[in-house]
Amino acid sequence: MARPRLHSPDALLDAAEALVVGSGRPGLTVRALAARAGASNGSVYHAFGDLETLLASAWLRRARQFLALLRDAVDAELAAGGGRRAVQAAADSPARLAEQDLGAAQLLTALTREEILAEGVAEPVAADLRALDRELAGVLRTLARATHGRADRAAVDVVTTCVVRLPAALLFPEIRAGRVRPLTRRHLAAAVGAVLDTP
Amino acid sequence: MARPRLHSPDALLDAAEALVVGSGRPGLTVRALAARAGASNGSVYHAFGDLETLLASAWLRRARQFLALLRDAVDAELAAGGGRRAVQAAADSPARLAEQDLGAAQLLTALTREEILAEGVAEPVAADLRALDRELAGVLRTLARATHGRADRAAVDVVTTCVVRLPAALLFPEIRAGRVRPLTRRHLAAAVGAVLDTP
DNA sequence: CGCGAATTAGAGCATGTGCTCCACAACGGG
DNA sequence: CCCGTTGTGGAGCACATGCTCTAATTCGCG
Repeated sequence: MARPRLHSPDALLDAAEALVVGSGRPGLTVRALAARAGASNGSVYHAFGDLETLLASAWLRRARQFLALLRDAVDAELAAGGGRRAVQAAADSPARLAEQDLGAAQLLTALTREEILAEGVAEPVAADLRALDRELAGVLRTLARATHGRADRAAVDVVTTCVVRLPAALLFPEIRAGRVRPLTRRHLAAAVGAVLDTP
Repeated sequence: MARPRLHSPDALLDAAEALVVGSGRPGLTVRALAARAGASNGSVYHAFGDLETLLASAWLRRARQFLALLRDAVDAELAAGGGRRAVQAAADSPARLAEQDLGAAQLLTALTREEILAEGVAEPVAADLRALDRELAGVLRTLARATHGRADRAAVDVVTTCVVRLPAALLFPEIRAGRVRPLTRRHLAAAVGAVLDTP
């Protein structure tokens, strides 16, 4: 019925990922992307409409991968008993993602929220972004219930510190550098435990 | 001997600071800066040579302010006895800077290292940047000696986690939002204690 | 009252960016 | 074998940015 694709959308996302991991958001330009993927400007716009949407798609692909990993870890530990252990596992999951797919982890650590949630993201992708945000919020509420017995603002906030902010501080720099040291993971576990115990 | 300045360099730095705090590094453009300071393009370049150098100068001004605060806190706690308490105080000092000068703290949290250490920084300022880096490294070694009895790579690394990475994770988002909650400072203290105790 | 020096003003240049647009190529169905 | 559909290539546009350059301005000094 039509001409077959020469460049799959995933290949474009791969190229975008490599550029962003290498030089951050500023490294992702239409020309650099087209050159890296061996495609033309026209193909990029035909596939994704605009750059913001392409970037959001690249991020979304990896964020889904990460959330699946996170969910599995949380579910397993939750079934095995400890809410505390579940929070620990959740906090450690960026390190596990880095072990099994360093590129994915590096992309997620290379972008800030504002860089992804730019105004111009086209609608189907923007909706997926919001849905994924809600999914993560759900996991955080589950963990809050498991550790505090409630999921109010304060409890969720403590869990967010443990699962989002602390890993970002300790793990992300090492993920960007390409290697997460075991000592750092122990530091993280200790910090998470201490925050959970803070009255 | 000459025409007096209409816009002091400090006024330009103030304008740059406001722009960066408001919209990050991308918000700082020559035109936006000139408009905000009521100056002209020419004055900006006459005073600072180029934008990178101006940005580095703005950052340096606040970084010095911060380092002075940090040193005072560390020296006081060190004299009072505890190396442990000194690390706690050092970790908490971004919060104290935010209390006494929110704008300064917000500027320091609004920029990444790569944004400041761009290639183009002119030489006198670049040298100051390096000097300040060495000063901070010296403080970290002092703290390492006070807590571990030695200042090797491993000890300094633990202290760096406590004094740089943990505060960045817990305090910076709240500084950007404009308010640091007491609970967050307690979380930080707890996390620092836990990391110091990790074998 | 000139004169040199420091500062200002702002037009203008080169470059890099996202994006548009349209001619063209490759496929399957009639 | 043409034709509609889908994808490709790439020239080119509009715009924003950092920066340069020159003429004008305003001071102190002799």
